[in-house]
Amino acid sequence: MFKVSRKSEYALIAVQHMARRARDGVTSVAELAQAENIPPDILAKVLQGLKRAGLLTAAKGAGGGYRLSRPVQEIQFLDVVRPFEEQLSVVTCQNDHGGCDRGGDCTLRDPMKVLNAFVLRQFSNLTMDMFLSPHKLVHHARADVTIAESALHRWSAEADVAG
Amino acid sequence: MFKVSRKSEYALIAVQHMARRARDGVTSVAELAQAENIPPDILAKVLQGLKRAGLLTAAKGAGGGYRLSRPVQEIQFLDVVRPFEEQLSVVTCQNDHGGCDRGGDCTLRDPMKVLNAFVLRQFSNLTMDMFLSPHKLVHHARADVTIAESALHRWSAEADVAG
DNA sequence: TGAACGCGGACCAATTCGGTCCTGATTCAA
DNA sequence: TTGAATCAGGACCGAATTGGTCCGCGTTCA
Ligand code: SF4
Ligand code: SF4
Repeated sequence: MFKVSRKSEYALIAVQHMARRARDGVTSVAELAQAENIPPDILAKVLQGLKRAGLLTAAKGAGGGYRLSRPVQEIQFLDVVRPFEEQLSVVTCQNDHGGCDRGGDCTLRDPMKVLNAFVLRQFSNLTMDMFLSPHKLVHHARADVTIAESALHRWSAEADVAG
Repeated sequence: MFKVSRKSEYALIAVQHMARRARDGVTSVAELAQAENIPPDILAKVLQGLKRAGLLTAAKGAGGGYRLSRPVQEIQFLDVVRPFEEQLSVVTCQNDHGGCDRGGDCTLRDPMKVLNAFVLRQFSNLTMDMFLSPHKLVHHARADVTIAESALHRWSAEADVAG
């Protein structure tokens, strides 16, 4: 249930690559495809997707290519992946375009909503620089909060508000 | 990328249902299917799957049905879902049957491994009783550790060990 | 003895996914 | 000015997955 699509992987690799060869930045599809061993055609679409998402800027013509539009520390994991994942929710009813054919009396709806919110929140703190430098250490190693506890906490908070 | 399969949802609903009507426990497929508005045929398979996973016990014959084989607090979310999700990893190379056609020089492999381990660890603390009682509150609301920090911490720890 | 029930294989239609191909637009450089 | 390099993106394909149905079998209890 957690698996990212292949396109997402390509996207992550691409961002990784372009961040490393940060030199003065511009990288063509062909160049990247060969360097990272990715089918050029599909990589092209992936990069187009990233551009549409605002993560890359494109330069056409000879000598052109793509360039990261902002520093890698400011790019979230979810930003990179989102264009290639039809939905990021745990459950279809939690989606924007979000209908569920089943009747409205689903006992799973509420807990899943809480779970979904928590998961997304966790992931939203993942930035792409972590995929580059293992030594970029965070020393704030705090207590080992699990989804279980946090989810429960939030849920009960909501339940209190609701009555 | 997080979406659970429909079968998993049915499984979760089923466990929920059987835990609520804990009375003396036994519930037939037809009964459950009607009560929760689930196609009986497919629900049958779902329950079979849960039985194979050891979560349910079955009683054949007239008056038979399924019964939870252990208290709901001891059933993990992942236990319920696992039989219906072909892989629980973020990435295919991280799987048991786990080949990736791409060459062995994937720059995404290591960070994904860390991420995957963390996600699974988080989810392994989710038990099914949380899907029932919002008031089963945990007061240990500790610091707001994110995947980001913990993942980085573990990764760098591994990096230290590795050299 | 027969109805209620679990067991499980065969099958199906729709969707998704990874990937290829091909046809433009641009733009720079020779 | 020409043409190669490069992005842009639609059309298409085969394979796999998914959600679901159907049907026949074995078991067990009333
Ligand atoms: S309403 Fe229930 S069955 Fe439908 S998508 Fe939401 S959780 Fe799943
Ligand atoms: S090796 Fe790389 S491309 Fe292959 S599954 Fe693992 S992370 Fe993805």
